[in-house]
Amino acid sequence: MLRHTFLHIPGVGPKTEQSLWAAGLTDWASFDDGLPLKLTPAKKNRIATELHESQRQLTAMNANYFASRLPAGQHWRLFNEFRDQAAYLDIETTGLEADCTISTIAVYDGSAMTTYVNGQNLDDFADDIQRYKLLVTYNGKCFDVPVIERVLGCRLDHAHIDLRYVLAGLGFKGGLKRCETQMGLSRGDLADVDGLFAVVLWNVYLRNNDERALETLLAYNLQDVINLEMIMVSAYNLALGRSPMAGATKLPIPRIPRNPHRVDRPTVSRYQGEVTFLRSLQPKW
DNA sequence: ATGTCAAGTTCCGTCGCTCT
DNA sequence: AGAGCGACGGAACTTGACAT
Repeated sequence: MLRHTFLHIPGVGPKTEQSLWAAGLTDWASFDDGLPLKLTPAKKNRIATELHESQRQLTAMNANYFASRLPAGQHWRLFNEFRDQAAYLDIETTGLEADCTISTIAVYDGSAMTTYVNGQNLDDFADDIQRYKLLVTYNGKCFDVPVIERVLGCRLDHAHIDLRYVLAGLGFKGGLKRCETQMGLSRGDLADVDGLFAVVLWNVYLRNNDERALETLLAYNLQDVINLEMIMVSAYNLALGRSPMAGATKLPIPRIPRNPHRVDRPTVSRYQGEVTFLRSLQPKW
């Protein structure tokens, strides 16, 4: 979809892009300043120059060039071109307070899955994530990335598709879990585990050295990133279908890989009451 | 060459959302 | 609590078409 995009060009907004598409100018290669467009020669010239630069940046696989020029709700357009270098990312923390710390991080790249645990291998994350050019998260621009940068003291200046804004643009709102339900994704054994439960599981692990709690937490954290790939592909196909490029090839829905971590249901049942109690104490901002 | 107008873009401030 | 963004409305600015 990136090669059909003109929105990243300064001076080109949604209206101009729509009118370019309507004139049959649907990709960079078909742009020809001899076309009968309602644009001045100066503007045609500027667009041609910008497209030449865009082609150069795409050849160099510079995802950030496009991410920084597109609004967050349109970052899905990068996905097909940079999918091979994408990491689906999610963190769990000790809460939402300004001084909270990270308990675990899960990363999935479409084949490899990695988890990072505070007190074990958390410090490996900062180096490992540099292997990727594109991050895919849900609300990661506001939460995951700022928290990682504060806690680990590193910079994550990757191109970043934050599905929160992409999904909102497609009409899916109300948080990740609700979006998953709306898109027909089921969580199975993890249906009643959420972010607050993850906080409790981490505390149980620390308090009792309970490996089942940690295992359940990792299962939850990893399932989030596994689902992110499915949601990303579905969102890409939906957004493409609503664009004038609706006839373009849709991406196949990826198969869901097996989660190597297992939910311990007795642990979930045991702490459900504690989570319900904590939820009742949660301030309504 | 100059003035006017419309359309499109950009910028600013405010508010609500979402994450654990 | 705090971050980044979209939505929204309003204002300023740019650009191009057209008339004088």
